[in-house]
Amino acid sequence: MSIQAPRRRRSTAPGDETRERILDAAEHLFAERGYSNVSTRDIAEAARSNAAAAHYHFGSKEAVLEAVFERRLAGMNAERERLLAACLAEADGRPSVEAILEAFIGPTLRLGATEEGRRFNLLAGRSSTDPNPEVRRIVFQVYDSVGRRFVDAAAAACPDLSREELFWRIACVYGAMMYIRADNGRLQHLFGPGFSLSDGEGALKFAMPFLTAGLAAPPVEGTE
Amino acid sequence: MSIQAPRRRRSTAPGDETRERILDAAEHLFAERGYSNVSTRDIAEAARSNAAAAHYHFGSKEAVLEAVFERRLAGMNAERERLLAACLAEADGRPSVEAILEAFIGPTLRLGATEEGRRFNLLAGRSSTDPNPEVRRIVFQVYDSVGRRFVDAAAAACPDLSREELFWRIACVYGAMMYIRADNGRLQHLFGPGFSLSDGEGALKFAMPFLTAGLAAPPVEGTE
DNA sequence: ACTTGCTTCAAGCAGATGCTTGAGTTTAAA
DNA sequence: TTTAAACTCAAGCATCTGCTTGAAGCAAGT
Repeated sequence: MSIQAPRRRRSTAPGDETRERILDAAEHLFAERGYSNVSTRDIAEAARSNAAAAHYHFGSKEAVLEAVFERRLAGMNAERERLLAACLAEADGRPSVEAILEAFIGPTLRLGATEEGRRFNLLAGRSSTDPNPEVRRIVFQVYDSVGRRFVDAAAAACPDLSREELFWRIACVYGAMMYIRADNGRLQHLFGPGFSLSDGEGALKFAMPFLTAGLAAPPVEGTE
Repeated sequence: MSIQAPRRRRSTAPGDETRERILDAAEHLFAERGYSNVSTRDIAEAARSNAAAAHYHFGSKEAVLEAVFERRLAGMNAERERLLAACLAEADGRPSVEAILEAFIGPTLRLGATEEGRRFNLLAGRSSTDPNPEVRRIVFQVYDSVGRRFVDAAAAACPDLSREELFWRIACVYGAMMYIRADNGRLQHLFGPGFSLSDGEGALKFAMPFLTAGLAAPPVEGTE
């Protein structure tokens, strides 16, 4: 018997502020420590609130994570889908690899320009390989639609690739993108200070061309 | 006051078998659920042993994970370092991009040929973005030496790249490799059954050329 | 036989976990 | 000013957590 979604009814319900503070605190902590290493008490404390408040507003810890994702992604995923659709329409069904990569990856890498954007990227990157079933469920759900459109657009941009080769190339693109967002600090450790995966500009300038080159390379099959 | 390293003294101590069973069970469970979502009791049960046995043999849960990594990596990392050194020596200081990628990534992707290798790859991939400080500490430590040699070899293979551009390209290589190993099932979800990141052969055939093309592409800086 | 040291185990400790409860406070509409 | 809903909170429940304890089992060395 949990409360599902009370949401606002008055113009500015007092609870909205608490709700937002809980989301902020949860996003911060989940990004920093990972879903499984954060308790609802940690969130309550960071939000200067009570452990029961999160359950009142969201129903469960899992639902808090879901709300964190939805708050940041609802708008951005819609934009990405729009950009991808535009690529396909404009280019008469054969978009350029650059254009679709820019449409899919650009918006997320540009999040790195703000502090809270970097924090969400960290959360998203780390969640992408989180084995916790609750996290997986949310990640699958929240990226499903835009993911499908990206695969379709990539297939249209690379008509010479077999389905299998497309699968592997997209895996590389996804992997690079997620690793950059997750920024675990290991590469800084190897390269020394002055290099950071959280630098959105660097990612756009240097990682995008790498991925474009890889995705646009001639197919392996049939070239030998 | 924990026992550090009792190890064998008799030719075949009875405890060695328990020790191995604990490592097997821990590897299995850590890979499947992630370090934070596995308790020492879970491990003991899966190893048909007692919760205290793991602490007796290893000292802590963290040390169990460390032992799991070391068991699989001691040999393989030495081989990778040897292969990388050979690349540099043979080619007179200017190895090919293919050769160093094969030396660094090949051995890990070929692990995908066996069931237990796939399991370890899953663990390694997932651990690479695990925010838990204990996991991070171990991952950093266990890949530090081979990671440095790979960076050096890549720098030698790509002398035209600035340090910054090399940083970003290696990030993409790392990311792709880790994502493939971590195999969270999301791409299968998008592509349908019949495609799996755990297929080591596919990875070698299709992902390697992608990464080679990206790493060997002309530099961004100074080309415009 | 018997000491010795390695190994296993059931039981337990102190603290943390997700979530619930029931009593209270605040708010805006009636 | 009353009323009812929205909201907050301290306390508590049942369970799980990593780790420890002390007693027992075991195989070799004497």
